[in-house]
Amino acid sequence: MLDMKYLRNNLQEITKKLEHRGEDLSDLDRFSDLDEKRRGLIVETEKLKSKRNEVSKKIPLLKKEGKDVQPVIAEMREVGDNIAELDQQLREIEEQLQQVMLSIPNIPHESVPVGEDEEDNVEVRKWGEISEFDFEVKPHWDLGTDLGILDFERAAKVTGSRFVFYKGLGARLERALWNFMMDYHAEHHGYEEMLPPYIVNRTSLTGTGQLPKFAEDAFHIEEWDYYLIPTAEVPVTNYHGQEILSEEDLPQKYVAYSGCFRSEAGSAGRDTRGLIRQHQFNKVELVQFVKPEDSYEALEQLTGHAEKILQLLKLPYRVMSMCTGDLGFTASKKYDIEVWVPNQNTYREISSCSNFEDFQARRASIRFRRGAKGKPEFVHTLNGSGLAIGRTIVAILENYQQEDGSIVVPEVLRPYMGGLKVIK
RNA sequence: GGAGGUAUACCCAAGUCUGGCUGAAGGGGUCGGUCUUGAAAACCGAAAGGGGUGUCAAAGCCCGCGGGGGUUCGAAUCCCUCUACCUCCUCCA
Repeated sequence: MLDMKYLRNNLQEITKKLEHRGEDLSDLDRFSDLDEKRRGLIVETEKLKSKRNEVSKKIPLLKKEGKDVQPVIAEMREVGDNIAELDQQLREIEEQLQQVMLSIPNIPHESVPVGEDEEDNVEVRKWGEISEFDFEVKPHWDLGTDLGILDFERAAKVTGSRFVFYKGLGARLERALWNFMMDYHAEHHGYEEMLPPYIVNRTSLTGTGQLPKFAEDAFHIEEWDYYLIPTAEVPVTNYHGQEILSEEDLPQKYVAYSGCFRSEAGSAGRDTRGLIRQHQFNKVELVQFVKPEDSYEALEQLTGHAEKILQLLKLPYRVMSMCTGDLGFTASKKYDIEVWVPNQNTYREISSCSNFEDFQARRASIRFRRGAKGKPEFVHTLNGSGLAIGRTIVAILENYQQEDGSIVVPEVLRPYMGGLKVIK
């Protein structure tokens, strides 16, 4: 959510900045009208309330003097009715205004490349050598199925499409990966470990920006009005919702492991096979709360933390800076890290690292105070996958495959796999 | 699931029965000082919540006593409702 005062005073400029976002901006047009109405009503209603307070205070005194207070009370009753009516109007306007504010996307940072869609994203850097295979590479779903470590068919039977069973060494590999990632970020990058709830309420999902606009992407538990989390970003960012942190608390860095649940509405037909696009997957997520002046430095660091995992796994990747049209609704700036997937002969997203500036903080009301007496200010929030585990499995299976269909276990994972060197 | 209880500011805590000088006491803590080699203690003093409106800035005004409604001229106080927490019982991984 943007700052209303800032929006009011810079409407033209902000509209211009949002134009390249490829988001629906129709709500922006309603802002000025609603904003003016709101403030007009507030002035009117407060004037009346002030009068009511003043007179109400006098009534007991008049009574004491033995005066007839009935006429005054009658008058105030009318004032009260008036207030109730105006308040009702105000409530309706504020509700509409709130919806408008929640539907306006974040402003892109000046360093974000202007562009329409993913074609215009800019490659920032590349790491690792793409390995040459002297045999025909197999897709990870064949490798996994043949080795008996992934079972898509039975998952389809038990649940439906876009689900999977990890089995045997596949399950072990998944577990090794999240243990390795959690350990590494906690021990070397200074993050505090967290295991969050997988189910959150509407307020939390609004706080991080998935609601109200993207309701169809989430799994909803109607009876409770709860949602399955699409990412640990939601519970972990909202962990400090409605709080005022002290300056010493910042930066606050958490690394969280969780399951993630996405309906993948609108992705029918895309990546229908394999682990790339599932309704449920596991992810290690990095979340930071920082002072505003530190957030862009923090974005670089956080992206580096995610990259480090790929480097240790020796998986080739590139870092893309998302252009204005591909930024998503909530980010001011976003890097996608894309890992090399041999069977597809291309790079695929494995991590997304974003700086939201105060966009989420304002929605979720996450603030901090400088010193003991500072005015509360909004923190800046950031997050990034460190990494998506399912897609890491894809990359490992495909990049580490051998001609006989066996998989070499990346060295850093071997301690987590009981010393195993090859899955065969 | 059954019975009862609690929710006031950074923390503790009065006020709620009996609505109105409560402009939300009083502590603790915080900050400054006295004393001390330094600290603690004691004493003296100070500042102190959040949001909105307004304005160049301010003053002022409005709203805040878990959230949301309502009654009333007037609500921390009365009514309804929701939520969280606590105690006991029941059930349960």
